Amino acid sequence: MVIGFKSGKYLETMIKRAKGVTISQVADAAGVARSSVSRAFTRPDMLSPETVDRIMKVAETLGYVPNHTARALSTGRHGNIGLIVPDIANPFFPPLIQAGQLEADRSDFCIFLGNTEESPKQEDKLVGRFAGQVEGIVLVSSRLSDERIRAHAAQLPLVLINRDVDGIPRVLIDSSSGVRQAVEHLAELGHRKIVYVSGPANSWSNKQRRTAIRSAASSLKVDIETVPAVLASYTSGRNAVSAILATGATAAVAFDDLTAQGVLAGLAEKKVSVPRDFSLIGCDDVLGAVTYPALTSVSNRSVEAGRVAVSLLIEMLQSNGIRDARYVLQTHLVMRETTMALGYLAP
Amino acid sequence: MVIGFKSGKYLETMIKRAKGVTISQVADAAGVARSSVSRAFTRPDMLSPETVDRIMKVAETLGYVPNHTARALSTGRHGNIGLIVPDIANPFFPPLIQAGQLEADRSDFCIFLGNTEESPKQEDKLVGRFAGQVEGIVLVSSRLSDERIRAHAAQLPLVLINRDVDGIPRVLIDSSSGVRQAVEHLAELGHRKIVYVSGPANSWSNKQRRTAIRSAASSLKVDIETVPAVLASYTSGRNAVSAILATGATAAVAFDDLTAQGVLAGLAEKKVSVPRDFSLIGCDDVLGAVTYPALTSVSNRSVEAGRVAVSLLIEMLQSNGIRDARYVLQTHLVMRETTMALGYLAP
DNA sequence: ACTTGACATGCAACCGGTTGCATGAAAGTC
DNA sequence: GACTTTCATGCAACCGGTTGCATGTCAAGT
Repeated sequence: MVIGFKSGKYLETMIKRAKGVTISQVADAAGVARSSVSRAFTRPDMLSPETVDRIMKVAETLGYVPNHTARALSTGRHGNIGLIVPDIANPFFPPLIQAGQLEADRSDFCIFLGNTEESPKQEDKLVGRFAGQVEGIVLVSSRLSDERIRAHAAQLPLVLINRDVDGIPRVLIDSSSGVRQAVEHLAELGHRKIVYVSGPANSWSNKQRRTAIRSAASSLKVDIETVPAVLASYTSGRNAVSAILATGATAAVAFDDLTAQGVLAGLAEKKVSVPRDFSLIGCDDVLGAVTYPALTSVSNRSVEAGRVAVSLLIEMLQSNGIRDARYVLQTHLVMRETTMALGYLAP
Repeated sequence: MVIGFKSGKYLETMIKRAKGVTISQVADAAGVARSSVSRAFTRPDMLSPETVDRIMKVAETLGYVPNHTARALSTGRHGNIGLIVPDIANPFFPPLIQAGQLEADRSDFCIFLGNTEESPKQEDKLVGRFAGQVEGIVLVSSRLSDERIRAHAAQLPLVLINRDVDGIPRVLIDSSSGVRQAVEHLAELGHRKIVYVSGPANSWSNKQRRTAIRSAASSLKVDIETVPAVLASYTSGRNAVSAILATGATAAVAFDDLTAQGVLAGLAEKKVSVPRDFSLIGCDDVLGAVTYPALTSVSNRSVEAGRVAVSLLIEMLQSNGIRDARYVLQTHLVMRETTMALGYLAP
């Protein structure tokens, strides 16, 4: 009996200690009820300052940390939010994720990250898996159908980035404003014929950009020719160079920075000097200034998008309201070193 | 009274429905005890097949989904693992994260992502915040001191990537093999003085690479000089160029590809032609062939590292054992276009 | 026919907090 | 000095599952 008592009791104690101090232990040690300990942490104003003080001291010495899971169970809020992106390896997303996380941090929320590999099925699965453990989800560039998105939104607070579904809070990056500026800029520099190096045919952004370019060009009396790059990638940009030069254009706007970087490399290979002989503008500004010469590009606002989306979600969670917000983020041209006036002669 | 009953009851029902079906509702509907429903989901072999069947059908029609939080509270396991990286925007990490997540997915674990912005303080804070809600953590390129890491490892299962702390399971990408090849390659090309452009001072990889370079150089009778880049970034690489050229070296190995890319741009700016006048090698091979000229680099194995680390962690969690594993992943030189024999004359 | 054991199921305690309500003491009012 | 109000604190139910043990049933063993 004695042996049983000893080993059993000691083991239990040790396991407890390893597993963490509970509210009851603090309560006992401080000579108060469990509820008082709870309140000392959540609503100290309900207790006398001395009691709060004493409890806090005891908690401190015992190394008590409130159990997140238990709290979540009784309150129904666990302070986590999900963030689902199609492809984390695409340089467009990391800054967005980073900004979202920073914003979440400010309100003590943790981020669950999901990567769908561009697959709607995987996206659906992730939302389901997250559903039980997050208070809300931010879907970035969702590949789901409108119906699925609506269905999920009925289950839990949802905010979309770069997806425009009526009635669901969303943050949209409008690249057309920046693209228009790009064309205007080139026109001012004297370029009369411009190539648009297009991206994936089924991309919403590609459509948006192409449309914006055409409309800007026609109002500025600039010639536009489209050269397809098939994929949004360095390689396809590089491969498109011959076709670009064949058009006789003196400048190009590429679907995205990666494509533009490929074009830049292709031009260098063909001894066409940028910006002296040819002007080039990218989109999304994901490369910063890392190319040489530094690439002029259209800003992407992904950082703001991440920040705004998360803060919008948190706001919804805290006010319990389902605001039908629709934030549109304008873009603009970021001038660097790949554009120059036509026919400019170095001194 | 009637009004109170109606509104109260209905509201409650609606809230319940919105909040999710509970195990009790399923139990009532199926005419069994709550425990049976629980077992139908967790240990169906304990119940008769017919009972399981009936419960499952009822659960299905009611749309019952087990509450993750409640389960976590009683079992102590919530099926989440944390993944903490210093800088998600650094292209080295996304593929690693992606691979880790894929691996976690296979065992139905969810990933909590943390970004420390290279700050040990933030890293500490994140580990603390995660601690309550994850079963284990993978720390990638931790900037914490050995003591802090040990302290955290005492609290919960921990796996390290690119950090070598005794007694703590770790996955190491051994860049020294690749770095040695890089130096050998440069030596063969006739370079007698090489600069190492170093990275973050408290980075394990940086130490490892510097050591490997020194040892390779001394055995090959090559001169080594170190120029600090402070941060692993394009900008610091670019800023380091003057110092690099001042050493009189004819080739450089940079801490990582980003730094190398900065150096490349800096050299171009100063009209130093790569590879004709200067040879350059990066590390981590994160840029593929996107620079011009395409950067010769040391392979990184980050995908394997992410996969192995997560699978190791999950294995630890499931077997409850704390294996002192130490996986080392070898690297090799990836030759591209930024190296050339010294004094080579173009035909 | 009676015991034995295997098996299916239910009961109730437990995980670690939160929270509405009750209680009792101190302070304020007339 | 009796009566209300205010405030700090405790009690106990609850969140939604899991799990050790008890109970009941039915078939096999003798």
